[in-house]
Amino acid sequence: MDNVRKPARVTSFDVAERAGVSQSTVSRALSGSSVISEATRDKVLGAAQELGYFVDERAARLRRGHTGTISTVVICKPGGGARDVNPFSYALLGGICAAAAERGLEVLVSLQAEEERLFGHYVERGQAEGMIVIGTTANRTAWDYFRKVGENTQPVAYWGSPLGDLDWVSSDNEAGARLAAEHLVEQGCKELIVVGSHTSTQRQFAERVDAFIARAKQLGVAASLATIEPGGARREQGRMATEALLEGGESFDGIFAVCDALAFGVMEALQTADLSIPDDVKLVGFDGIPASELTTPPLTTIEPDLDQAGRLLVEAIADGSEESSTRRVPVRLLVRGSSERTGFSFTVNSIG
Amino acid sequence: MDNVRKPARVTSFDVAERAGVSQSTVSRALSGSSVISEATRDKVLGAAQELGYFVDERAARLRRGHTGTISTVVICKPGGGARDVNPFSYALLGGICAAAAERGLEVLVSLQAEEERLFGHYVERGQAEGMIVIGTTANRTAWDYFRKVGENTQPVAYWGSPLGDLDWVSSDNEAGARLAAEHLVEQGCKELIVVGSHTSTQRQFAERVDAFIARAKQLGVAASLATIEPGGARREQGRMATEALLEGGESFDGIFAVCDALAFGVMEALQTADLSIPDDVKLVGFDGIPASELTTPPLTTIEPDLDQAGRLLVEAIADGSEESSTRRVPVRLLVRGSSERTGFSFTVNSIG
DNA sequence: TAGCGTATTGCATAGCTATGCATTGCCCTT
DNA sequence: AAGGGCAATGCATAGCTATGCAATACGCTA
Repeated sequence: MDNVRKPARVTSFDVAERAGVSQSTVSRALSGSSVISEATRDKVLGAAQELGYFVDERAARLRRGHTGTISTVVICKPGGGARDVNPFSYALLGGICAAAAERGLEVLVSLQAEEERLFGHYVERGQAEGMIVIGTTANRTAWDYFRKVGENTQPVAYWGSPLGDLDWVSSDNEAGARLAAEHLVEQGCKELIVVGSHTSTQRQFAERVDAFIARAKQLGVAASLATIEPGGARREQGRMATEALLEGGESFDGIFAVCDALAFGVMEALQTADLSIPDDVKLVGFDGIPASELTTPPLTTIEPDLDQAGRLLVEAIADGSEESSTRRVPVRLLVRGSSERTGFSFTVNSIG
Repeated sequence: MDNVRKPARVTSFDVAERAGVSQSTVSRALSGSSVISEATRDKVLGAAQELGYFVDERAARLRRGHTGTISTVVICKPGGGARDVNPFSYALLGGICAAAAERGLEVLVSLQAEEERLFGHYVERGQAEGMIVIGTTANRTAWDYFRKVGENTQPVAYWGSPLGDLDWVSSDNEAGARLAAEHLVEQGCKELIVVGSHTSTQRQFAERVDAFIARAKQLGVAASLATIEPGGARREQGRMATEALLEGGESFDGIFAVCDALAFGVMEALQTADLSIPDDVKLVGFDGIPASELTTPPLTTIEPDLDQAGRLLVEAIADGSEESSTRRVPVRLLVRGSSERTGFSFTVNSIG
């Protein structure tokens, strides 16, 4: 009556009738309970098969009291839509989906920008066990919102380093930055630049900057920061920072860009200025997004293990670890043409 | 008793008690029913607020008989995991999420490869209204499976052109291929090559190939097909097809690659052979993935409107159009450095 | 004042499953 | 043969909401 197109769902009662048992027996047989005899189980399975029966997850979850679902929110830039999502976020999303599938969990995905009313109360509404929040850290409104959600005892796991004392997972920024420094020094660089920022809203970048400069100093090479304009980390900003650097007349022979998107802009600016990569300047990025392989020359970069990242994030929700857990995903150095010109590429893993 | 950490959910009965009304009044007030008086509605809203009440979607959906959710399955290559997903699929996923959000629908995402047991029965289990299937068409097993699902009266919408008479949405392949042909001819090309394939499992490619060759012929320019090796459309395959072309001694001055990933391989092979793009050979891709902007030179490509694509796919499920609907997403030509060297880039829209 | 229409609200139930507890039937022991 | 123990199954209910229908209250007309 509500809706004509519903073809009258087959229920466990129908299966029970057909198999000549009670509904509770059907439920137990199908869920693999060990108290059911083989003969009965076969009967039930047969009847279910014949009737095309499937458990109604809505009812099962209502009864069980849990959802078997994780909600993943990708925070977008306030203005931009789906088109504006960093490829890294998508890659990470892939890792999350894979990890969830491994554990038999479903993943609910939503892209969210500025609309406060869109920020879902998935957990409160019984749609998910918890939320994983990834995406740009530049959208302050969104992060503040989810921080509040997380503090209200909702299970929330973040990618990156938000403000506050919440569960979060990130790349091993320090190990990665050290690998970058070591590699550039090994390649003979004497004057290093790190393109990035050092603000509280982009703590991941700050970690990379600090570790890079420290390690370079340790190795006896000077390194200084070229700060990008605030608000996201896109190619545009890498380009502008590098142009400023060139105009400033600073001298350098190696650059570490704290993310690949920035590195693309650095590359653009250097090439526009007729500087050769890697002959005049060697360049290393961070994130290992697929596109990094496509530039000319291909970009040397630090690649986090995204499968592991997905697993840690899912774990943080599924296992509901009480102590605020902060975990680092191992990274590796992918050496490509932007930092050496032998045409021979290789990999260096971080420890752990 | 089942689980300790559940903090005793606030129900609509609690709100009712607090507001001094019945549970049904709470339900109606919260769902915006017009029969409720303003005064009562305010009372209820206030009580709900104070108690931190949220509707339990599991129960609501069980009662309503629908889910408000669309399941999106991204088909992966049998071997590869999340890391192997074409960036285009992710971009499309973004469009789907945006379109679903517009209509107040949730999106359940799963990456699926070979494991038959993983192919979810989301619809049968009452988890979703229908399924959107995207991803590689090279995974025959998966496509066959979902085709069967779709034929069994399940609402399934596909991206691309699967076998059988099912609902599907794709780029306007013919318009895009024509734009490519026209552009290359305008740029002065006299001998054209299209890198792609013409098999039944990659019907989208076949459409592009045919339309490109036909339009070129119409414009008085010869065009022939360089077939890639079967099984997916990755960079590798574009490279190999181009190498074969070069070894064969064929002469050409313009190439249309039926997808960007292939174009990247074409570019690689051409550059390895010391051919200049666009001076010696002009190159156009298809799909408009973000990475296409990063090559050197940047890749001219045909970009489908992904927001529109998402909307059409979601529409196919949400509106449950009875007639098997096949729809084309408009495309536009993004002119970049790989097809002309003025350093000036522009856009041409397809009609409609 | 009685009667009636309308605006609000409450009552009762369906939607489907999982599971605690009671029950049944059977075999084995003494 | 009687009693006890165990394996297998059934009964009854909770989980929370949305909604058809009944009931109430109120205002207005005659």
